[in-house]
Amino acid sequence: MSTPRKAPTMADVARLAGVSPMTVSRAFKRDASVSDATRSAILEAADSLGYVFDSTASNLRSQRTDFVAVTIPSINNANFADTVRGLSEGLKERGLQILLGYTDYDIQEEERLVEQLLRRRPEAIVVTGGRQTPRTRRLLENAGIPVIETWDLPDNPVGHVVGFSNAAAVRSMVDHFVSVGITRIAFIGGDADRDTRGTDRRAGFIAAMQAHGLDPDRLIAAGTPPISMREGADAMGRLLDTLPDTQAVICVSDLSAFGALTECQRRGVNVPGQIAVAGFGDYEIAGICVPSLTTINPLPREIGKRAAELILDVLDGTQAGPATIALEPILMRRQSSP
Amino acid sequence: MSTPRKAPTMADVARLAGVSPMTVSRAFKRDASVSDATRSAILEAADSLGYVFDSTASNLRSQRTDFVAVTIPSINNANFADTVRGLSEGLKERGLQILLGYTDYDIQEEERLVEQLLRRRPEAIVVTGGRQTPRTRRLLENAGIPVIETWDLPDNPVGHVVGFSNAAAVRSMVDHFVSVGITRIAFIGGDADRDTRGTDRRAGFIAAMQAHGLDPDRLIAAGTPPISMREGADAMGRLLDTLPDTQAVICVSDLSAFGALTECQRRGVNVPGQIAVAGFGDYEIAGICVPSLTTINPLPREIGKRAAELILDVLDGTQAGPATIALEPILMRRQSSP
DNA sequence: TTCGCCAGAGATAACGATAACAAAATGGTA
DNA sequence: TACCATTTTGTTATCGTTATCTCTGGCGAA
Repeated sequence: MSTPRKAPTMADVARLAGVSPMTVSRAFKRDASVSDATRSAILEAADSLGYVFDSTASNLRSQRTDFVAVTIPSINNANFADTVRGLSEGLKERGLQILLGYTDYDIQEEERLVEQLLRRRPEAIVVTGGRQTPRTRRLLENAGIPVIETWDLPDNPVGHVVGFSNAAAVRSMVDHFVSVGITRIAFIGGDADRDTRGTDRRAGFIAAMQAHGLDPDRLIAAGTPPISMREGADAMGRLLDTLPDTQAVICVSDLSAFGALTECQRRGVNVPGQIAVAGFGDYEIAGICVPSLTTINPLPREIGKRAAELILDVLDGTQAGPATIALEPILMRRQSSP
Repeated sequence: MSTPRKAPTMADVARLAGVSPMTVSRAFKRDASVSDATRSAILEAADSLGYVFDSTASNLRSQRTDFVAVTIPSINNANFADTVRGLSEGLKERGLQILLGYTDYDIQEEERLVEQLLRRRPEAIVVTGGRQTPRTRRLLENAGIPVIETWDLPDNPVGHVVGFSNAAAVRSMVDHFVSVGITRIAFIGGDADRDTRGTDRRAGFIAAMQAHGLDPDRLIAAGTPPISMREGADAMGRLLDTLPDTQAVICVSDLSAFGALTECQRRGVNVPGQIAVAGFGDYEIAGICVPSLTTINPLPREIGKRAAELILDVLDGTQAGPATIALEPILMRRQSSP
């Protein structure tokens, strides 16, 4: 089934096609000047030998890998997956491939990952950013390639930024509830600072409540981030048990919000009649569950798309200094809130 | 912010540490014989220079990349994400990194992808398998590395297999319904053969119905695979409109099944009282939605874990011939069915 | 004392493509 | 026909690490 003999190289193809290895190399590039006759002869020879281009050699000699390194907290998250898809589509046309790694929401793991990725000499690196270990930061600063932080607006960014303010996004939700007369608002989130974005959302909730002169203490800790649907449901149970006069609850993600919704269903608690529920992320489920879920769409696909464009501009030299692209998340009013 | 000067190499580190480049190389390996004093001096020198190991050169010279290529249909799918996580964890201890690509459920795209991945000279390749273009098959056969097909049990595998029978899994669901006296069963799936596993599930449904002497024609085409929650809901609407005497419906995935459930909620159709609903995948949502969803757990994490073990065994030479590991998906009886 | 063994370190060449430069072939024009 | 511009092809050296072989010094056993 497999071929034990050594894989053919360009030299083998060149010999068979009666040209020099350099011409074979050119034939495998797009725009290189090779006559049609020669190129097809070469491709035919390559095909008959079962030749597969070896990018390890190409990478070393040309000092280009056509990799863009991307770190995301979790592979199992539709929002980050959308960002990766946006990136991937934007980079594909230029022949750039994504080298993906996930940090499991752990900045120590992120440090290991970033170092591993940089060893592969990517053309650029995209991190789901905000906070990182000092060493990670140093690695990024000295990497000598474009660095893009996403999903956040860091105070002191390493390089470029394509993101949004998690705190401001949650504030807009609080403002919305207050504008319709709701004042007793709770927040369901993680019980640790592992997930920096989740932490920012909770901080945004507290700040917004205080800005309205409201009590920001209805905080339900739902477990180690990221919070699952089940943990969201459990947290909602505790909220209904301990603070039954709560009028609305904002959840750190749509998944926990959906879990919370199901707990209300199980208990016969009417949403939004007795309590309003809001999420974050605008996952597909938010639009289709019953009642549909009020949430915030942080434009994950757009983040990826803009990051890809930015990378291409920087690599082309079109983009000079560090850019910060701040996106405006969209409040999606649906049935789970008034 | 970035360093315009050329990145330091092992030679620079060697000079600063007062040793030969070869010794630096050894110091960066695990088991290589370097005295502790020398090693720490080298690492210190490397750190002070901001040296980052260059694997492009290492890859070429050592003919090893420590990549395992993995293709999945979609990055935005919790089942495949679980398989990737299982793979990733199993390979990490050996220093193998995953090079991930997705095919968008398109075998032409898969062909392009497989070729791109093979150019990077991975140590092994894992495909979400079953059917591929002739050229893809040829590329895999001649790649000279272990090939693992997953999520399927192909009739004529390229190499190794870690999967299950999609048809048999759906048959078990049909058998379950028949065993509780349900005979008018429908199937909601895609309207094209793009998704080979979805197609197998539909074929399994038809065969199982025929085996029981039942009518297999209650087939609802829900759109281009993969079917979304929304498309599942629309399909359920059509089913209720056109075949209102249907007693149960099996959906090609949990996502479409959940969409179908929500449509029942919207119409006030009782599940499972008026109609039973089943899905496929055992996504988290299946366990928590109301009513919870009867489904099939295909053990996605286990697939990844076993595939990783198999790869390590093959690379070690422990595993001789091509292996086929057939897993048994688990029928999860929940509230959406009797 | 001699020999063998081994840990620790160095010297050399090579992995397979391509950047950079050079030369030959081609085509159009004066 | 001669000449220049352009296209097409070839030659040489090299990217940064490491496989492989060699060498040195120290230590224990005979």
